[in-house]
Amino acid sequence: MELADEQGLAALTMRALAQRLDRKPMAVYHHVRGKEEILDGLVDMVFAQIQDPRPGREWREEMSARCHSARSVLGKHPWVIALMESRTNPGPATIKHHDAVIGTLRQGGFSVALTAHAYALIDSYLYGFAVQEAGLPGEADAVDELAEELMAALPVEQYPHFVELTVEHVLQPGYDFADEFDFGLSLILDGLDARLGTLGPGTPRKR
Amino acid sequence: MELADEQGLAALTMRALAQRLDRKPMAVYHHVRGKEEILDGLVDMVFAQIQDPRPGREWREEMSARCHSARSVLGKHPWVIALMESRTNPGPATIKHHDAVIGTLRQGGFSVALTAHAYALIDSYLYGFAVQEAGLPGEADAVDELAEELMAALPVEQYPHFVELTVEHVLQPGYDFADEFDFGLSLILDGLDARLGTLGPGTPRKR
DNA sequence: ACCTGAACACCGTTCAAGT
DNA sequence: ACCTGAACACCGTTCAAGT
Repeated sequence: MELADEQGLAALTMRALAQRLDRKPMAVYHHVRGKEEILDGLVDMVFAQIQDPRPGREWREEMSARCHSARSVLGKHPWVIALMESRTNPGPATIKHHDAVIGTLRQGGFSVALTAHAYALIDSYLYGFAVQEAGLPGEADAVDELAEELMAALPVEQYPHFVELTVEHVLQPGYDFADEFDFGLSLILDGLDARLGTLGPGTPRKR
Repeated sequence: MELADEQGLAALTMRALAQRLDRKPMAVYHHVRGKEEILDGLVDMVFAQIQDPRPGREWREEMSARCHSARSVLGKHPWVIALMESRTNPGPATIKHHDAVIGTLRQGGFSVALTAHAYALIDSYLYGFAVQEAGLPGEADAVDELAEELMAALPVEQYPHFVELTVEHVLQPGYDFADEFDFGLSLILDGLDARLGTLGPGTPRKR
């Protein structure tokens, strides 16, 4: 995880890992079946860092805190997104976390069907936001640089809306893409709250 | 693109590409600076396949159609998500598409700030949904198999909510994760529609 | 202009061998 | 139980050489 955080996923090779541990490459295989097992383990370690919501408490607060926690964790380990895309082997921390999220929604009054909807929606937003953030440079200054570089090379008259948004908004002093997160999260939680009243009336609502 | 679609991104090597083109590996370098340039080009080719929304038309219909088109395209080329995470070099088709989306929102009455919010939200949902779908097997039958395999190995009593959702919903005959897409998309577009009335009153609303 | 062979510095992993 | 060296079949890419 240190290797991936510091130098990217490509720098995490069996040989580099061994060197970090002051061992020869083949020593690693005595503790792990292969690289796939390491990658599966990494994903689970990341999920273990996300704050679990607490079933039984007010669902909106719990989910909001969980999503902010998840975003912060994914921001620290952006390489995990690329791993999730290809992994089908959830570890114990991953399943425990999923269980806590599902439980929080169910006990918040969500029907089984609405829970499935909500879960797909919330996590899609979370992962997708992480994808977009990962595609940006880490420093806010570097984003400005990148945007200016792009604008300089661009046939400006061909993309008027793109240019307007970039110049009049993204390149303005106070702008930070990370701030966009709250808008979307609030909108989603508001929408779920509204659907909670109208959908799945069979399930009693505990709040 | 054919190589990546058929056998995954890992199968797209310079050597395999050359073989597909009936050339020796080094011949490829006469047409392309390196592998990075190929990957940048692939991302742009995928964006080129997504239906651009038409600025000036009813924004909700345009965005809905655009999102369904994007989802279908991302479903055909799931490897593109892993590429987007690491690429900062948007191609012409990518910028053209972004411009069309931004233009459709702006002319639909969105202020610049609300457009930025909406864009981040919608695309996060799109990419994140694609990440989750990519992590699932292609065939619906295979999802059931995977879920059943997982359930068999799981300490069931430890994850009651996870088990409930899986057994009572996901493993039910008619369930297909792909169907979750419309729920989230509608919720998001509804929410944006509501914010359109209350936020950014400085910009006149053309509809 | 377009292609090639040989080579370099890397990968993950197998296998037989050491302590 | 834990580690190692040598080897194999791969990578992306440079460089000098061909037509």
